[in-house]
Amino acid sequence: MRHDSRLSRMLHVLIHMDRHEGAATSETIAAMLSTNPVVVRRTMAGLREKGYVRSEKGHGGGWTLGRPLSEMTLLDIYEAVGEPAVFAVGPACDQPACLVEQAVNAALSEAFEEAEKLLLSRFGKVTLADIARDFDARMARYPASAAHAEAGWHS
Amino acid sequence: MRHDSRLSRMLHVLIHMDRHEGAATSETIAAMLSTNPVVVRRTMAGLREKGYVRSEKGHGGGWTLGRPLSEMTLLDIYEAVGEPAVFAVGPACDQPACLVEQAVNAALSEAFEEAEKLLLSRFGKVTLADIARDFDARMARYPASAAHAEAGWHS
DNA sequence: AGTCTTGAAACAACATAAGTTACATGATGG
DNA sequence: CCATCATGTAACTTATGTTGTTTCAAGACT
Repeated sequence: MRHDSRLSRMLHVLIHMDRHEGAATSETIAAMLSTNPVVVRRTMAGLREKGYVRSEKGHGGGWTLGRPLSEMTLLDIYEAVGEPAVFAVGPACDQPACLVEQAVNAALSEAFEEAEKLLLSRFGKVTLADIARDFDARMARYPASAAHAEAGWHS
Repeated sequence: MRHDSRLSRMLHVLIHMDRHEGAATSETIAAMLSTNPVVVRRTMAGLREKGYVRSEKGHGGGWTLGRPLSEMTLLDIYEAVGEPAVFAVGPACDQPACLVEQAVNAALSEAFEEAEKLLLSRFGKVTLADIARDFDARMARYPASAAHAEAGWHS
């Protein structure tokens, strides 16, 4: 089953935007993600609805942050990209009336819900500012990459 | 992203097999899962390799348990069906050299690995006998379903 | 021999994320 | 006010992986 990478991509973009002067166009962002501007708009639309980013049309337009990184958690962004299903494996529903199936699904659901609760609780505690700090630490450790990353945008 | 229901289905089947006299054919099992006999063979093949079930050809052939339910955990079956990816969302790999992407993926991986560890640790502690016991309790609570379920196989 | 059953390959159906094309809408700047 | 730039959105295509189906070979029992 293929991974949904929207959460990861949006986090990536938001941190770059924080280090970037002025608005970033969908095209610029798309190049950074090795993808298409329309995919960027589609995914960013969810973030805009929640106020995490703003978009402007026309000359000098593009995307800007709607609030500081310290006020966005992984959970916020996870929800903004549409709260995709966390798990790739799940209960079957072949014979809903079967008590065996019900017992099986109860056991699985219990375990899955517990793991999801832990995951989302962790997501809620990590801000994008935390990740940006980790980025700074990495940049300090690998000065060779610094110039590249310092520009904010790839290439 | 579509759910992988193989784990749930196999648990369902194994418990029914435990309550069933003699071998169960792929066709019978398929009817129980509202699916196709070939799908059953395909999925059960993984369990056979690990010794959780045995298969016999010819008249009176079919599938039988290879060991008691008390000696199979959810983790065992999860591994036997091919250890599918647990999570439907995952890190992107659009710019592997980008330190921002690396920091993002590190934060995500940490959270995911912790949740996966919890999930699999839970799976390892639940035996199929535990689920069968829960089934018994459910049957006692819903006597109307008892006759249906008592037969072991649906319909 | 004939029938039942698994084993396995090959292919079709289906769902979803991702990518693409095309065009409408709005904002800026000359 | 018009050309240009950028987002907004719909529709379509592609890619990938689970599930379903067809088909036939091979083994086992009567």
